[in-house]
Amino acid sequence: MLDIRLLRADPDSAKAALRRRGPAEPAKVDRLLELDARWRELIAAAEECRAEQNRASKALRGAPTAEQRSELAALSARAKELTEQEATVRVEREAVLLSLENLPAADAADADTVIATVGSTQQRGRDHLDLAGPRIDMERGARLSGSRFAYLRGELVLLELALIRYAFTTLVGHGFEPVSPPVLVREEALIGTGMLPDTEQQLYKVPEDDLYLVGTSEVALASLHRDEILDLTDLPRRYAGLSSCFRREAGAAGRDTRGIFRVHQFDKVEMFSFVEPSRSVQEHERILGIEEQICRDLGFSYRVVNIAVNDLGASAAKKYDIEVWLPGQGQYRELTSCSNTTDFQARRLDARYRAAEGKPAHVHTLNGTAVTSSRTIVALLETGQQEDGSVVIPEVLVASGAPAVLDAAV
RNA sequence: GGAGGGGUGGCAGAGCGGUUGAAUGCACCGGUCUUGAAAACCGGCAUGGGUGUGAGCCCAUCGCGGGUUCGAAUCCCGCCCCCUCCGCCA
Repeated sequence: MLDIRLLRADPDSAKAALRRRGPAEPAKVDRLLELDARWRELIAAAEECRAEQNRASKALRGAPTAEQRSELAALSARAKELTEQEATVRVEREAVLLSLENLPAADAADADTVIATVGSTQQRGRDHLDLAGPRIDMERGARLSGSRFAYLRGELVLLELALIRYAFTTLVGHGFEPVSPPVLVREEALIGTGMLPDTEQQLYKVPEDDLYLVGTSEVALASLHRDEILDLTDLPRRYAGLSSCFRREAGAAGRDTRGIFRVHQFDKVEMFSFVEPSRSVQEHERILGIEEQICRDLGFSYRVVNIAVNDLGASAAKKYDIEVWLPGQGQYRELTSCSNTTDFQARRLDARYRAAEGKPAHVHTLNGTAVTSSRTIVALLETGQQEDGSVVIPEVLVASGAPAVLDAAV
């Protein structure tokens, strides 16, 4: 959610920033300010009426006379009417405010821009499904749950556990507190993170209980400090969440149908930071740095992409993706992603901190992927593959309990 | 799932239809006193919104949303959450 005060004070800058997201966006600002102006008139009138009512009510002691009573009743009725009008406009105003996407950062890219490349793109080979063989069981996964569901089996499960273990060891070293959150959440949590109304079609719903399955633990982690005011000394707060993630992949039919590159359910370790506003830019770089470190630890060739403004999603002001070189596909593919959502989520969640001076202010929030049981494993298989079809596993994972080598599939 | 009890300021805890945004205590921040500290005493100490250059003024908020009433923290209804007991269960 954007800061209405900012929009009032300088609508043109906001409109210019939003225009980068799409031609229709700036008009929403005008619409909002129009509603806001009307709302302010109505709230002032309603409050004045209530003030009058309060004055009259306080002036008397005990029960009013019949005459007083009818005067008070008239005031009360008028206040109620004005409040109803005010509420109608307020609801509309809030809906528009909620529909506005975050202002892109000045240095968010106009078009996807590669800002760093590490490793080579020479490697070619088999794809992850070939290499995994029966250790990725798509057929039975589909029989159980439908397409895009897979069983991981045997050594791949140990590999996943090692990957998670390695990720937590790394992140704890960087000051992140491990969290294992609920994955079924209320609608508010999704509105709070900007997933709703933005990515509705991507979410699984459980209407019977009015809950949603999260698409990422970002949702649960962001809500950790919902409606809270943190002390300045509490910041930064960094969390590493482990959770299953659920995505409907509606509209992706036919895309990436082979293997576990794009599945409806996977596990992920996610980073999430709450920071002072002045620190979010450097925190974003820090999170990107950790993602890069993980890629290097795992022996990946990758590149870092500054994501185009029109591809940011509602809540991000700026986003980096890391694309990993997949020898089986002969191309770079998205592996991780990290976003600076500035105060956009914090405002929706009402997550604040108490600055040294002045009023509580909204924090900034950021998120980034550490590892996943889908794409990270795909990359490990394809990158570590040998001539004979066996796969060498990186030392850091072996140290966390992974097999040193996965035998060639039979 | 069934039966009870309960949600009040950072915490504890009064109030249960009329200057109650809310007693009191603790915590916290100033000040007096003290060589310093403690104690004692004095003062301050919620959040959001509207309005104003500003001091300020006004409105709202006692889990959330409705309702009754001239007036609700207090009465009624719905929802959420917590606790106790029973049942069920990984």
